[in-house]
Amino acid sequence: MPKMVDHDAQRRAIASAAIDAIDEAGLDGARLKDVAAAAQVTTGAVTHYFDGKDAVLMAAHEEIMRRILDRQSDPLRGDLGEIAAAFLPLDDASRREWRVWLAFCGRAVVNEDLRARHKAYYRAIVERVAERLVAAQRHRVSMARARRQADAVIAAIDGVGFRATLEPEDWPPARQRAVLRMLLEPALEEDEIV
Amino acid sequence: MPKMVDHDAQRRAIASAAIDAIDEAGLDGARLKDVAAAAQVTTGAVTHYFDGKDAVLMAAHEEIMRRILDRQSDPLRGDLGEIAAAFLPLDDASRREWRVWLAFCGRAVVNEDLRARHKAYYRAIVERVAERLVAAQRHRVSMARARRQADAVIAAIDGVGFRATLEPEDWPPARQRAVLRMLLEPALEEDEIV
Amino acid sequence: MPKMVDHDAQRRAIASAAIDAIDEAGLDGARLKDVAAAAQVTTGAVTHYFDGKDAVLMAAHEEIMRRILDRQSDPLRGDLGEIAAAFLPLDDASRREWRVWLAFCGRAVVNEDLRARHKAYYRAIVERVAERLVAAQRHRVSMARARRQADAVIAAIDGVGFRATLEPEDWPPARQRAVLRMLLEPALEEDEIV
Amino acid sequence: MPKMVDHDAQRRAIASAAIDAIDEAGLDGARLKDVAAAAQVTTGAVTHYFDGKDAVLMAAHEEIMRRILDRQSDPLRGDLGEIAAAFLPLDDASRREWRVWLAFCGRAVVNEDLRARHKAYYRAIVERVAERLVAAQRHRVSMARARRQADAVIAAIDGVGFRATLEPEDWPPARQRAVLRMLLEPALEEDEIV
DNA sequence: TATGAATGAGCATTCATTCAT
DNA sequence: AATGAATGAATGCTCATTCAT
Repeated sequence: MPKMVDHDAQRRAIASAAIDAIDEAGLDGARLKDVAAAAQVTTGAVTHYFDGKDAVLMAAHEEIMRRILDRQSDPLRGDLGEIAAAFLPLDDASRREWRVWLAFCGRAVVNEDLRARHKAYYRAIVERVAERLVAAQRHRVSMARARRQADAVIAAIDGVGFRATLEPEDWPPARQRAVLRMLLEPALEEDEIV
Repeated sequence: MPKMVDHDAQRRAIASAAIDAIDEAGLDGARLKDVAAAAQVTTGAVTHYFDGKDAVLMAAHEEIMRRILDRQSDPLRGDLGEIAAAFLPLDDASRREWRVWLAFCGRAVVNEDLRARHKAYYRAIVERVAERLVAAQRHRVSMARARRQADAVIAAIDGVGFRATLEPEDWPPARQRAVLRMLLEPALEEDEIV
Repeated sequence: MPKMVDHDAQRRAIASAAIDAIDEAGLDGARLKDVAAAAQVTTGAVTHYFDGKDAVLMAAHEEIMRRILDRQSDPLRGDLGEIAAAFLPLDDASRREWRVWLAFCGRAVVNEDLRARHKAYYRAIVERVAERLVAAQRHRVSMARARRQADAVIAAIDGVGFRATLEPEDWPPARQRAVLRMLLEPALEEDEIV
Repeated sequence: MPKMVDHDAQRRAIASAAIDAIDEAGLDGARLKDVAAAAQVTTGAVTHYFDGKDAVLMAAHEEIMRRILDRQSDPLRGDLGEIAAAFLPLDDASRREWRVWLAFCGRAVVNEDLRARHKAYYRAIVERVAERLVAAQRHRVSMARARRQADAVIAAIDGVGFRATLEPEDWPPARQRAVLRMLLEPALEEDEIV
């Protein structure tokens, strides 16, 4: 019998290693060798589990998306401000996620496949936030309207998180929260959400 | 007698060509050969005007930043909504700018130099928007407060423009404006700006 | 108690699988993985029975040679034309043998070992054909002369088979036989063989 | 002005170097590095003139074909025996051509493109030999019949040359000529060619 | 000033081989 | 006996850079 290996676990481990490598050197700067080193295997092992560099990168993208979604697991707890804040780059882990995610966005611009995955990911985010908005508002609101509100909420988060990611030293959590609140509070209070 | 050449004009032409190449193939996919081809010169000519690929890319970044700032040249004309909208990717030209700019952001994540330039650029934007906000509000407002308002305005623009850039077919101008207005109108009307 | 396995049978099965893989992808294109897949085992099993890829290839060569020789098992039946024709690539099986054999010849050019085996194989063929020629001719003929006749017969077969192998669609059996007859009939009829 | 280089001459030089490398190490054993070294350039220079290894190999094939055809430039001089002999591997140069050509044949078995080129090459050879046969025979003979004769002549040459290439030490020129004559003399004398 | 030939380091990728189970 | 995970050397290829003209 051959050595028993959890194939999926290995793939996830390599994908995570790829995220580290990307955070270190960027999407293009990350060499397969770096990914392998971060996963403490050889390049041969990486290509044993993936078809090539592109496949590794896509797995890393998948993993990043999963992490970001998981970060906001309980959609009904806390007020909207807290929930929105859960998406912001407030600690080291989430800052890393934002950096890598931004790197992927930069490439998605010219990569059809990546753009499609990105879009699917946003669809899921919108759905989740919209559901939360429906649940949070006292008076009934249609999903259609909730989705439009979600677009606004997500845009605010992205705008703040984006800037905080590229100017981390100038955008501590307090500043991020303040700007986010400035944008969302008046917009949502009329619906009595906040 | 040597051929007379406008050195700066050539540099700008190459930087513009680089933008085209980046929009076509991405920041990493764009080869010096592609830049040269887009500028209708040879690679030798490119390296004649620039120290290397990095220098070309930095010039392209500079050019992109200049274009984006120029787009909002008269800070006193129009209401805030129109001014903010002037930054959004509403037509082909601005969409291209956003794409290339996003590509640079993706790399700025791991490029100290690029990040520094990015920061300087945002400082200029903030200043400009803050001045506009001071001028637009009836009652006197401090520049400090105006800058905080500007942070919010810029975050809203970035959040919307960012999404519209990666999902262009789903984010026509009307949808972008609607979400932007949703975020900015209530936030600013208490200050009687909009 | 260990699983009982016919060692030699497994080796032959793998050698046959190698022939299939070579016919599919060429001598260089055939990977050990392909050989293993064709034999419905894993690469580990292949290396269990053979010292390495070279050994597998040599076994395949041996097998191909054996098949070609076996094709003309009864040297006394039929006239020379029929016997010669038995070597030609007239059906799918023999065409496959020619293809793989030709692939080995292409490598024999730079492979001492392969060339030695090739030579030994031709010696056997010459002997067999020469014996047949001695038996077929009414008047007594020396083996020395018969061997020279055999050289001619074999050259004719090779020349025709070679071309038919590379242009299979243009060289149906009838054309092959016609050209072979054109070369051998006059040469041999003076010895009353044909 | 850039360094002036005869592009085609460089391509031919590299193709010739490739032939040397192939003769040395085989079609698969020949690395781009070897080709470059034989041409006294770097691998970069090779890929500057060719799209890749395959293109280099195809150019080498072209060159080999050209050399073989050129070897028999004047179709009207000498008797058929001499002309046929001109194709045989009688000296070092022609032996080398046969070796490399045989290597290509070994790969043509699984390479559609190579097989097509091979076929076109044989068509040219057949045409040339057929014309020679028409001219050599006293009584008029149709091109159709001459082509069939050419098939036989070429098969005889291939069969002899093929064997001589793989057993060079046992097949000196005299033996090659003897067997070729044995096959062609009786076949052609009835047409009063020889 | 401008060309484009040439370089060569760096990369992903392939694959025979090894070995723990 | 047989598996298949893992290795790592080998190689084709890309491309920024250099430089003779």
